[in-house]
Amino acid sequence: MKSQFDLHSFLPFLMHHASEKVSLGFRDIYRDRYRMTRSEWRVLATLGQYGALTATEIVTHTGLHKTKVSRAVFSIEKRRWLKRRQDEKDRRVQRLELTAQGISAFTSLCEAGVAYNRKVREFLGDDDFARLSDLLLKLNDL
Amino acid sequence: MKSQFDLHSFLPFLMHHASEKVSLGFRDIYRDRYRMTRSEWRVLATLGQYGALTATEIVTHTGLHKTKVSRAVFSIEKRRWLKRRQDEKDRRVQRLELTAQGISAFTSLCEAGVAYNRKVREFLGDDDFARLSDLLLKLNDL
DNA sequence: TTCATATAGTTACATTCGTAACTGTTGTTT
DNA sequence: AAACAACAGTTACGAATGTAACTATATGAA
Repeated sequence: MKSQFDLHSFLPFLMHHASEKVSLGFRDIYRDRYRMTRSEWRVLATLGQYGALTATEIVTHTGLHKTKVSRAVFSIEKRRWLKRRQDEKDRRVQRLELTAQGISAFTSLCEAGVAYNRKVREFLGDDDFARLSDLLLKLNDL
Repeated sequence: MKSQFDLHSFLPFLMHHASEKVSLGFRDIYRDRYRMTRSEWRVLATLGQYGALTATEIVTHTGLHKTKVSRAVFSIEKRRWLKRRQDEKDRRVQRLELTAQGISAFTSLCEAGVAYNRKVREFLGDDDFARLSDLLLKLNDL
């Protein structure tokens, strides 16, 4: 089947290429501005958007591995961007919540995110952008 | 701009999610079958498809970082799946070419790749699959 | 020629990552 | 209650990664 195979029309290859392109473009922003990793940015964004969550809830929201979340939480805590609060009912669980500084960093990155998203949407055009988003969502159920 | 920001419609997030889903599905195959990393699979596939190439040419084809290529080539060489040949004109350059064993591994993974691609295409439907491929290609020029 | 610059590819080092094992707590079974 | 499984989250360790420095060769200019 070698002859049927073309690397450049192979979906995992195409997806990864495009994803790197799009992700790294935004990564430069949070990396240069705050020296954050992608995991950290994702945890920050999730907490910023949904308010107080447990680490496990962050895992289900982001799809990140729990060790990544654990490390990202630790690192964000070191910046004093979040505080932990023991759950009274279940002492295994910690409620994680952004501090004022954390919220402020999140807000600043949101602006950049909205601008970046707009840049990509203008590049693709509104229709293609919407189509792409739909298709990507659909792939989650693969 | 926090209110305008929705993580789940943020393109870098969507792309990365979908890409992981699609890439990891196929990664299981070459990982379980040959204990290969993604870089190694990509280098193998590139050499399989284009024949003898230099490391630098592989970099331009795949977009992989040159250290990744260097390490992947070394590792594939250890399996005796490729041989190096010094370029006579420029002794900095090495021509890389798959051995019979390398070609055979590539062929076997191609079959799996074609099958995997078909699975995804059937999931999305032919039209959406084609649309998605086009959109991903378009993003390369971002 | 000699010096500087550019290129192909590798290596060193520090960081990040994934897997698996671990700690501590809760829930369930007997 | 005692024993055991299930779960939240962390840590240890080896593998993979990115950046930068490096070796070796080629090219171009003075």
